[in-house]
Amino acid sequence: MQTRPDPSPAAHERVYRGLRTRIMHGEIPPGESLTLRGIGKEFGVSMTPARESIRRLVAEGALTLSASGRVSTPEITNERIEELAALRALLEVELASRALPRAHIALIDRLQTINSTISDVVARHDAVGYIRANLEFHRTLYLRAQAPAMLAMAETVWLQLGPTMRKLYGRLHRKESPHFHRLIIAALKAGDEPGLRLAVRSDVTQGLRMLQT
Amino acid sequence: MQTRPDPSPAAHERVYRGLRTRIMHGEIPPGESLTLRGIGKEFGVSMTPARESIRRLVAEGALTLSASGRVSTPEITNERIEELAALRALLEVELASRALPRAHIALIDRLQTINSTISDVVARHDAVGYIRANLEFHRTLYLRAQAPAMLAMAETVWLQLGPTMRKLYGRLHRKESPHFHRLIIAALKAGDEPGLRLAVRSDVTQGLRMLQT
DNA sequence: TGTACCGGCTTGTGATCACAAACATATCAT
DNA sequence: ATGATATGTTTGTGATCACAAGCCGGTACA
Repeated sequence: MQTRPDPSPAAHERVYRGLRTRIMHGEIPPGESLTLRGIGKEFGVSMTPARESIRRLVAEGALTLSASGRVSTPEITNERIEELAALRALLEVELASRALPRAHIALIDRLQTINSTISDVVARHDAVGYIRANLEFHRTLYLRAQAPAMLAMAETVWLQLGPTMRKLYGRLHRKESPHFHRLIIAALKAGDEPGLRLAVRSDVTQGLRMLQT
Repeated sequence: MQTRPDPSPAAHERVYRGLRTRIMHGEIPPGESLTLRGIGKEFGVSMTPARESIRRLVAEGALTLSASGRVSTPEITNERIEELAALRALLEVELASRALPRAHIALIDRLQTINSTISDVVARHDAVGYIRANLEFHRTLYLRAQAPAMLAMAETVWLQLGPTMRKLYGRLHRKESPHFHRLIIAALKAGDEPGLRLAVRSDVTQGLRMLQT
């Protein structure tokens, strides 16, 4: 038995996962407001698990809580984008650097497969699919770093950027996307750490820079 | 009216803040287990707010949740300490670097005041007071960076290190503590960015390194 | 003496309810 | 017609309860 920790995940866990992936993949636009009863009805549970999952997501920065307790996806300012992009750069460069000595050929193959998936999805103009595949590319690489706390932190940043991601890849038409990914793979193959750091930093920074109005 | 967002903070907020500062200051040893009803009774509330604050703290990594839902302060492994120390180094070096151009003389004065407080507290062998003053030193500096998301992330790391901090400063007898703090202040005065980065990195890494068994 | 089983107790989970605050809409005075 | 006010509805908060799963005794059996 591989991974079967719990045959019936708790209700609040189901709600949490559902909302989290929806937010991270940019399926909810910024500024959208949610209600506990609405979430509960949607997932077929009462208010209690809905509230707990909301609390968790607020704690992770995926949702904001107004003074009166209303929850909504965050409207992101330019300063916040700059900060989050800087955080992505800091964390992901370090993660990639730690993954480098452990990057075997199987990993590189997997990354290339994901990369071709990205090309397909881009040709289909599927924004959500693009975001999902792009995150999978990064996560697959960083998993090799064997640094769970650091990876969790990077995922938190992705989560906070989720609602804006949608807007970003909506206005990105051209298919130049896997360019930096190819640089990353090349650096991995060559064992070139400075090149890898630069490629990751560029890939992370590039997209987010064009969001600043 | 300056800062008066809410005259009566919500119950779950009170419980959350109470537990959070207790954990961050190292007042709870690692491996301690908590119960919802116990927390509720201690803060004079029912299980509901206790559960919400627990969820939030678990989401931030301050508490761990066993498979059966039991909550406890995390037992920290050596790998985890290394990771968290690396995260502190990454984040806090960046924060200090961003604070540098905005560091006026008033800030430096304040840092020096906190530093003398640290000396007092160390002389008194007050572990919790030491941790609190030390964090205040860092937070005061990083507030100047004007990077709230980054600061929040750094505080999350402090939170995760909280229960082990206690153990660390328990076995640190000598009063050599504000040494790196003096280097930080000197670098701030001189406007020496590389020196500042090195000093912060050293200060952050030094203590945590001696925790690895 | 060691080990498995069985009962009672503790603990987390989720639903429901009462309540207060906030929001939206209609109403009225100017 | 415009603005403030009042009212009905929506929404989050917190307490309570029933329930199931886990934990920790003791006891009996090998």
